[in-house]
Amino acid sequence: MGTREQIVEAANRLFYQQGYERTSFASIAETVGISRGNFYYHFKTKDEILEAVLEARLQDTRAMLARWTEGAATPLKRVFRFVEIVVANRADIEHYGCPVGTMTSELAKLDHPSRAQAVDIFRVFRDWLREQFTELGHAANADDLALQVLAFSQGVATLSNAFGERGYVKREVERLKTRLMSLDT
Amino acid sequence: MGTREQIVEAANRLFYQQGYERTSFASIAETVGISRGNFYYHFKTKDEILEAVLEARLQDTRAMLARWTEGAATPLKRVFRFVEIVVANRADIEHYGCPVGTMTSELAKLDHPSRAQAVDIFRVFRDWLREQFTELGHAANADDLALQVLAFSQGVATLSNAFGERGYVKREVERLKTRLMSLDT
DNA sequence: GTCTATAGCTGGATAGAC
DNA sequence: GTCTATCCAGCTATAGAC
Repeated sequence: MGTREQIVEAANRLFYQQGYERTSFASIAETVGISRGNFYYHFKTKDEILEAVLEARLQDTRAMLARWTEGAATPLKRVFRFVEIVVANRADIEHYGCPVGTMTSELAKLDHPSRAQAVDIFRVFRDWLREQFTELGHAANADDLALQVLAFSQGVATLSNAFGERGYVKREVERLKTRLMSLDT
Repeated sequence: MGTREQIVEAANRLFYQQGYERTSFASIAETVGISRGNFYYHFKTKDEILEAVLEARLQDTRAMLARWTEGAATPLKRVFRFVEIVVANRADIEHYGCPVGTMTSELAKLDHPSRAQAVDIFRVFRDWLREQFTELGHAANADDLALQVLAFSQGVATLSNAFGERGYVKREVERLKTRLMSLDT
């Protein structure tokens, strides 16, 4: 893997675990195992790394959703697949929250130029969920349902991160799935 | 108002609007209108200011909930009062997110010693909501319901902050209130 | 492409005069 | 209680050798 990709990967993880503001060039360089000087050959400013990280996350998200679209047979199963992210990643979420939600929140407070790019990741999920609900026969309020599922995952992620209680995420996910099943006609 | 109180008030606002990590002593001192040197007469470290801010928020929260307990006639109306916070504060939330959620998330990433204190604010809301649902006759799952309402407000706050769409918060709040009304026997 | 060295700035924190 | 002056560490960013 090229140095540039290694930098993006390390920055991606550190931004998630420590936050963008907190993460320094030095710590990224140290993680990758290169000097700070070399760093600037690949990225001129910290904002450039952020852009690359957000771009990578966007691509990863699109790829993941494409796999889910192909892999799950019914739209309801696809929505379930989304909802179960918080279960699969619950260990990380307990420590660092949702990568998408915490990043958009931080960039909003910093009034950062890349804020819109971070929100785009939310938008990709929202569009994909809307499609699933449309296929499910709820075209009229598909976007509303998409936002509800997104809000659910954000709420659960925030509280799981705050309280760190065993079983909480799974319990809430099961309840939402039960509610969602009543949408299947 | 004493200088110390002014510092806490300014820090409280800046921590909310910019985040803890981003906010510098200089900016707090400038907001209050004192020198950096004077600052250290009142607080020895940045962590001490954070503790004072969190303590103030905790007191404010308790006081607000006590007013609501007295002011609203029924437990359902009290829960509504809570849910409507996101409507009343929607302008701030669009800009900076929920003060409680974003603070706990940031302190979690920073692995900050005061993280538990920030979570206590969530806990005060949770306990108060649980009491309301208990009074409402749902003692068996009062804590679950409290967490659901909390998660709702966090999810809506995060998405409102991300998308900034007019009408979104009000619409979601109305929907939750409708759902909650079915709990009233 | 990668390194060392270093500039220039801002952060938190201290000392001491008033 | 409030100020000015100052220290030192850490940060982003640059220059130039290899």
